Amino acid sequence: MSGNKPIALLWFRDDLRLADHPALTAALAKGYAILPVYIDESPTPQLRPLGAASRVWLHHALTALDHELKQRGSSLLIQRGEAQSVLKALIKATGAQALYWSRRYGEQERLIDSQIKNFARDSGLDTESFNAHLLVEPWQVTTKTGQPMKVFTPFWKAARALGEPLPPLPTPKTIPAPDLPSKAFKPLSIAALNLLPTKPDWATSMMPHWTISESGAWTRLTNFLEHGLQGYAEDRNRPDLENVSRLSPYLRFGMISPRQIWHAAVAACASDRSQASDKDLSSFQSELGWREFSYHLLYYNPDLANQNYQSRFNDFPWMDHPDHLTAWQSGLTGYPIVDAGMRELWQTGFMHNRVRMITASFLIKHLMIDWRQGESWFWDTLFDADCASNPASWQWVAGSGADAAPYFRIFNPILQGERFDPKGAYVRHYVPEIAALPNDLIHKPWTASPSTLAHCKIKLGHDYPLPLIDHGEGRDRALEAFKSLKPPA
DNA sequence: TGAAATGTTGGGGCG
DNA sequence: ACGCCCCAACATTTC
Repeated sequence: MSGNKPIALLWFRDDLRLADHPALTAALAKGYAILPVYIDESPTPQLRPLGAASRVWLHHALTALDHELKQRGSSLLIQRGEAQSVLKALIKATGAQALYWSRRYGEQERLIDSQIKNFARDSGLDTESFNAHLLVEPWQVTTKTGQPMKVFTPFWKAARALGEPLPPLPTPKTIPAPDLPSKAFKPLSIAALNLLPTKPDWATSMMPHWTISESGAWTRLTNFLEHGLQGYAEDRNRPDLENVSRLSPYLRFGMISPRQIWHAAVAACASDRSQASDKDLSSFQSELGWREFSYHLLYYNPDLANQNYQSRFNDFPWMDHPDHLTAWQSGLTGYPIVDAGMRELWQTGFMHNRVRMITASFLIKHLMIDWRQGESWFWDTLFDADCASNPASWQWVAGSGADAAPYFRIFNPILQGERFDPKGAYVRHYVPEIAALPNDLIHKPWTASPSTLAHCKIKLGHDYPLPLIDHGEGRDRALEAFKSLKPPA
């Protein structure tokens, strides 16, 4: 306990780590005792509710953060309610003199934060916000005329021209806790937030794939840099290999920072033992760049998850076909690479990026279902469901986004499968009912001869569905519909 | 961070 | 030997 120290509330949000935490570091440097608090803001109606997968991740991330805090003489206070009233009550109850947090970039979140900053400053509190989430703030990059950037490549070039990201801050060794009367406030347990599913408990089977803690993020990062970075430029597209970092859920919840990743990757590439090329490094860095670009887009287009970035898509004739949507969600479209991806998502809370593009393209172009339906499903089921990356990427595939894929770029799910899962290992893992098919048929089982199917003991339409829609027909239909759009402004 | 249709080229088979 | 055709292989254009 630190009885004489003034108290700083450290409001944790999407920054559930202790290393490279500018707000925490600054509060400690000023000599505050720290009261770390997490507020479940679900009673705030204007905020988008977390998806089911995100809630599960959050449960474990809060548990891990609390554990790390306890090892340093502190602990996480859990509260629920509207952030402003919760914080007001806490300040009154504790006599806190400071309020620190890391910035967030959603419109409603920024509105809430700025109101809180105003009241806190009016109340004489030392109130500061910090960048813990991004390499560059969205407003740091503009065109020559001061406009938001609309194209990735110049955005990323301008962002990089701002200089190397700041070096990460160390983890504090100790975090002094305030000396407070035990009845100063009413803490909630993490369990009381009811973040975990009960019936059915679909989350348990996902857990073996993840270690949800700050050290778990670092284990994954170092493992990736050791084994996955070499060849990343090419092999990041291969869902059958292990060349992607899978850090996105940790980034989403701030269990690791992009600065930490950046500098660790640069250092790994420079080490004597590394076989990774400059191209591997820069292509990994540019994936971080797409995340930055997404936040830039979100910042200047707050309703990115609902409104077409290009309004010419507003009258697009999307199809309302619940059965098709359900088949897509369930991994029962009849296209193995699509179904494998949707099942990877359902089983692990994650999907390989190449396969995200293929499955999204299939929903949007072949089934002609509104990209928002897909965005919602990913929001609900991805551990890394991100307020910026998720809608920005869906709009990119739909062609309605900034710097988007042109409408005529329609993925052929057969060719994509054959190109990026050439031996069918990924498909066989997630679509075991067709695993017996030979490599040259694994991505197009409906072309197998009756004798082959019999030999493999597969009854199409029974053990595994026939294609929901013929690729050629779907392609032609999509081209026709997309052609009716006005050309880009 | 596409795919398919169309165009071009050049080697080999053949009369 | 020569021209012709076929068709991969590659390049270009179109959607």
